[in-house]
Amino acid sequence: MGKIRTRYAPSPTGKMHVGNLRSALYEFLIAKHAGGEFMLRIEDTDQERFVEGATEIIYRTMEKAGLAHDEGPDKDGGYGPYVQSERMKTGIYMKYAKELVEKGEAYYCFCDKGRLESLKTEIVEGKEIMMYDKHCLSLTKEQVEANLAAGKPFVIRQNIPREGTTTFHDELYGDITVENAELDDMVLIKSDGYPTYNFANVVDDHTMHITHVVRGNEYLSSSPKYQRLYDAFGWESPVYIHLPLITDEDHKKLSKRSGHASFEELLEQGFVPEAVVNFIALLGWSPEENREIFSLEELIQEFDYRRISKSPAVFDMVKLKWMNGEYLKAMDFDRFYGMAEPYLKECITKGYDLKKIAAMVKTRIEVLPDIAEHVDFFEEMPEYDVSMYAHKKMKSTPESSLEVLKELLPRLEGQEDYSNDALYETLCGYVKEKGCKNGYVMWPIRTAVSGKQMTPGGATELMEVLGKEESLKRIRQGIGKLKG
RNA sequence: GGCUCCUUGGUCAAGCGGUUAAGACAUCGCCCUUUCACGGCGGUAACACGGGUUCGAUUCCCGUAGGAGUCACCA
Repeated sequence: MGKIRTRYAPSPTGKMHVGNLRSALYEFLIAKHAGGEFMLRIEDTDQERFVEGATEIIYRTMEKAGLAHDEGPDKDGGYGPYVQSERMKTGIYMKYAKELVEKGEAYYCFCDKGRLESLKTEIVEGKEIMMYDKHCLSLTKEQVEANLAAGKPFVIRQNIPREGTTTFHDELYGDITVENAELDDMVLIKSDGYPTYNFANVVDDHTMHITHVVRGNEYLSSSPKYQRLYDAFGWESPVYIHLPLITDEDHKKLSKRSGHASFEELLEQGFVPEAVVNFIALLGWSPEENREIFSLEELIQEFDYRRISKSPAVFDMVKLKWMNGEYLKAMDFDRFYGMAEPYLKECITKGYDLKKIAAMVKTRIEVLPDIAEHVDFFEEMPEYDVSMYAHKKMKSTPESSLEVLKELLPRLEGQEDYSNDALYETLCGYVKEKGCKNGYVMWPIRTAVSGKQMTPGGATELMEVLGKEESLKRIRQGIGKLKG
């Protein structure tokens, strides 16, 4: 067997949600794992749904996710064009459709909307289904010619026999057989001359030498029709790999319509692209070894498509956040700072050392927006109640805190070096004299300078960042509060 | 409703005839700690149901139930 070639074939209709991205990822991994080629093809045969700028979103998303294609509209590999609307100009789809008409595997249909409408039957609560009745199949060659000559609008339909069955093979799901009577004579060429997705897809996959067709599970039920197309042409069918769906918490398919998070939105929300890619790789696939953190390179190495599961997976934001936190913790500081800086600047305008704050916060957050709630006290002392000085474990009470702060104040006033180490030494010296626990003095100080239950660092770390003046000011305030 | 697919804890999942049924997230408890977090340790929690096949079924087969997908001149 030659090189494996896979393709990601999105239609430019909007943002790419994680389900779309995962398809692209698996297609990429399957190809790369085997040293094959991964291609990008734009399926823009639906002029009505086309969204301006959507193609750019696709490029950006792929790029940010690290899924570099070997061939695509912007990277010719000899099988172009890679955009279906451009391919159509070459007449390729019409040519192949006519070939099927010649063979009796397809036929012209001149039925208008009204007649088609009358074929619909309501099956259950507003749901309608339509099965074409092969009305135009009985047209004679002369009638067809006459209609064509008269410029009557037409479509070309696939001709599927009413008898027998059709079987195709999926690598994951095995052989799937359906009754031909269940299969509708689907439209191959639309009245505007464009091919339908169904037809363009088959023609392109074949002419572009795609060996493995990897796509979402929602295509499973239409695959028999595609199989018939391959057979009708006498083409060897590709290896099919249908991917299990990714669903929301209600176990419903992710969709753009329902506003499910797109990849780019996730990045805007402060997720690390590698983390999202890692996470979705594990939605529907598991590695042989018991491990969860994988770089894209490692995924390529480990990805065996035979280990893709068959049942749908719920997209769990909570676990994504956890994984994102792992990436943040492991990230080198400069990159982290680059990502964190905008968030820090948003809540801190005073001239504190943002890098120090970033370092403190780095291991404590799961997503970047978490930063805000950790650092808001730097800008301004929050309101707090003196009861916060009480801490059972630290054996701290408002009264003991007042004493500690009062006794410590002169020493801190007399100290010039406000580095973490120097401050720590001062406080520990005091602890020794008192013969108490560390927390007994750290707790009141920390409370006084932050006014918060939760802070990204300990008492001395906070003071280092705040500086002498601000630290003392806050401690004096604390004393005042405790006295009052 | 027809057709197709799926069914291990709340979620992601390992398992591929014999296991004390892994692991991760979440959750709960304990420890550590300059609070919280991090980290460490531990707990709760699952094979949808009914028939077969077999010496033996989570694993194979058939039903039932449940869920999902699909049934367009959308992809």
